[in-house]
Amino acid sequence: MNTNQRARHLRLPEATAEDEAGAADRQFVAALGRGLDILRCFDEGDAELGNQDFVQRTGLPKATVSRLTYTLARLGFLTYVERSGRYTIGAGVVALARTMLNNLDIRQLARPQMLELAERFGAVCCMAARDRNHIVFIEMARSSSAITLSTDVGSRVPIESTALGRAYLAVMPADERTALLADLKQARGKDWPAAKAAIAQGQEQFRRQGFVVSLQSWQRDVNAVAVPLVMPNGSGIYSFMCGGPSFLIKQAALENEIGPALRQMVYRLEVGIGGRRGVHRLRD
Amino acid sequence: MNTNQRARHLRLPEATAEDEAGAADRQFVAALGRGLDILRCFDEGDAELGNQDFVQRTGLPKATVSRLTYTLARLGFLTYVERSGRYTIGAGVVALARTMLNNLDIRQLARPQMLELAERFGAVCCMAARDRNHIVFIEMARSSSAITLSTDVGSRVPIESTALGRAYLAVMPADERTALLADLKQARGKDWPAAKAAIAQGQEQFRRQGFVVSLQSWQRDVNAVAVPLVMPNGSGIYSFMCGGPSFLIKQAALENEIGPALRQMVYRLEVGIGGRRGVHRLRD
DNA sequence: AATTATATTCCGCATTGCGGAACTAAGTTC
DNA sequence: GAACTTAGTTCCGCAATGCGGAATATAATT
Repeated sequence: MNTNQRARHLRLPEATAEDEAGAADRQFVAALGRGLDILRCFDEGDAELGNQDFVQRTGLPKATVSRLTYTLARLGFLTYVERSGRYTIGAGVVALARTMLNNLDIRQLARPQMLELAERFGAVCCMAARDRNHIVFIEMARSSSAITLSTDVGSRVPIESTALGRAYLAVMPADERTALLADLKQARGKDWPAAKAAIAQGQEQFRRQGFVVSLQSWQRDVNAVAVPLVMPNGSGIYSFMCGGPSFLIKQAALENEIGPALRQMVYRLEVGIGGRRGVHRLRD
Repeated sequence: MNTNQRARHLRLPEATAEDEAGAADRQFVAALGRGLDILRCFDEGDAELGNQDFVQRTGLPKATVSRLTYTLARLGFLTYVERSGRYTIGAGVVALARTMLNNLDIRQLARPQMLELAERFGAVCCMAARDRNHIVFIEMARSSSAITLSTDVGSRVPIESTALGRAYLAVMPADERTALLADLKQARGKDWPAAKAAIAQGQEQFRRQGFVVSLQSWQRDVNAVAVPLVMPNGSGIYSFMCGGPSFLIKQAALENEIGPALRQMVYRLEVGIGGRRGVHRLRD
C-alpha cells in the first residue's frame, strides 16, 4: 500500500470535514463532506471564489474541487459567474435557511416576548443557536430607539467571548462540551487561558444567578446578559441575549433588571413548550 | 453486468439530483448530490424529518440515507433531535445564507432605492433570484404603511405565475430558458397551456414596455409589476418587483406609474454597476 | 510568442460508497 | 407477553464511483 498520501492536507484554522471524521468512520460519506467543505469556504467578504481558492482553503486536489464545484453548481448551491469564472453561493441556500427558520416553533413563540423586552430596556434582544465553533443569530428584536448593532439573523459570533456563547456552554451536556472546548482550545492557541477563565466564570455566574453577564468582552462597546434554554424535547439548546451599547446599558442594570427579566422570559418560554413540568429547578 | 438496478427510483414531483445528472455524467459527484437532495426534502411545514421520510421522498435505500444523514448531522447541516430521533435543518445553513446575502453587492446597492419606491407607492418592493424551478426573495422593502405580505427573504414563489418570474424568463439566455421551460412543463402537467400563454404574454409586454404586469395570477389579491436585471458581469439575473394588495394597487397605476418607475430604478442600478455601456463600460 | 495562472478532461486504479440482508430497538395489537 | 409492525443502524462483499496525477485547454500577462 503506497497510497493514503491523501490526507496530507495543509492544516487550516477551521477544521475540515475530513479532519473531523477522524480515523476511518465507515459511516461518514467523505464525498458529501468535501462538497460541504467547499460551501463553507465562503466567509464574510468572499463574494466570489474560484476553484483555485477552494483548492487552497480545503487542501483538496484541483481535479476533485473541479468536480465538486461542478456538482454544487448543477444543484444550485453555487452559482457560476460567467465573466470571472468563479462561483458565488447560490440562492437555494437562502430558501433552505428560510425553511429552517419558519419551522422553528420556538422562534415564533419567542419573538413577541423578545420584542417586548427589547422595547422595555431600549436594547437589542437576540436568540441564537450553535453552529460548530460559532454562535449564530436566529432571531433579533430591536427596540425602535436602539442604536442598531451591525449584526443580523445569520451572523456569527465567537462562543467563548460572548454572553450568548458562555450561557450556551453552561448548560451543554458534559461530553459535548468537552469536545467543543477541545476544539476551541486548539483553534484559539495562546489566547486560550483567558478564554477558559471567562468560560469558567460564566459557568459560575449561571449557577448562582441563572444568567451570564458579559461586559465588552466581545466588542469593546457592547454589554450584554444571556440565558440558555435547553429544549425539553431534546432538540438542542438555544441562547437568548439582551444588551446594547456599553454607554447605555450598564452592569448594574444587566444584573439587577435585565438579567432577571430575561431569565423570566426564558422560563416562560420553557413552560410554553411543555418543559419545566412538575417541580421547577430554578425559581425566581 | 447484472447491475444498475440502482437508478430505479420512484418518480417524484421535484426532480432529484440523480435525475438531473442525466445519463452518465463523469463530472457529477453523486454522493454529494444525494446528500443535498436530503437537505432539499425539507419543505414549508416540515419541522422535523426522520430517515424514513427521506427514504420516501428521495427513493434512496435505507442504508444510504442513514449514512447521509449521519454525515450531514456531523457537519451541522442537520441537527439531530434526541427525543424524536428525527432531524431538523441545522443552524449552519442560516449562517451560510447570511454570508451569501451580505456579499451580494447589488443587494446593498438596491436596498435604499427599493425602500424609496416602496414608500412612494405605499407598496412592497422585492428583489429576487432563481433557485431551480422557483423564484426566491433576496431582499424586501416595505412601505411603513404597507399591509404586510406574508412573504419574506428566502421565501419562494412559482416562476410562471408571478410577475417576478415572468420578467426573469423574458431575459434568460435562450438555451437556459428552453431547459427551464421543459422542466416546468413536466412539473405543471395539464396546467401548462395556461402557464405557457401567461409567459408568452409577459415576454411580449416586456418587449414593448420594459416591464411585466401581473394581476392576481399568483395570489387572488395581489397585483404587481416586475423588471428583470441582467448582471453585466454575467453573474446572473435578478428580478425586481413592486406591488401590493389588489384593492390598493390597480392596473392603471402599475402600467402608468409604478412600472416605469421600477424600470427606471433598475436602469439606474445597471448604470451603477457598470452595465449599459454605450458610453463607456468601466475602466479600471 | 513565451509565460504564468487557472480550470477541465482523461483514464487506470483501488477506495469508497453502496445496498441487500441481518440485527436492534420501540411501539402496537391481541 | 408473544407476535407484529415500523424505524434505524450495522455488516460486509462487491464493483461502481470517485479519485487524482498528468495531459490538455483556455486566458490573461509580459
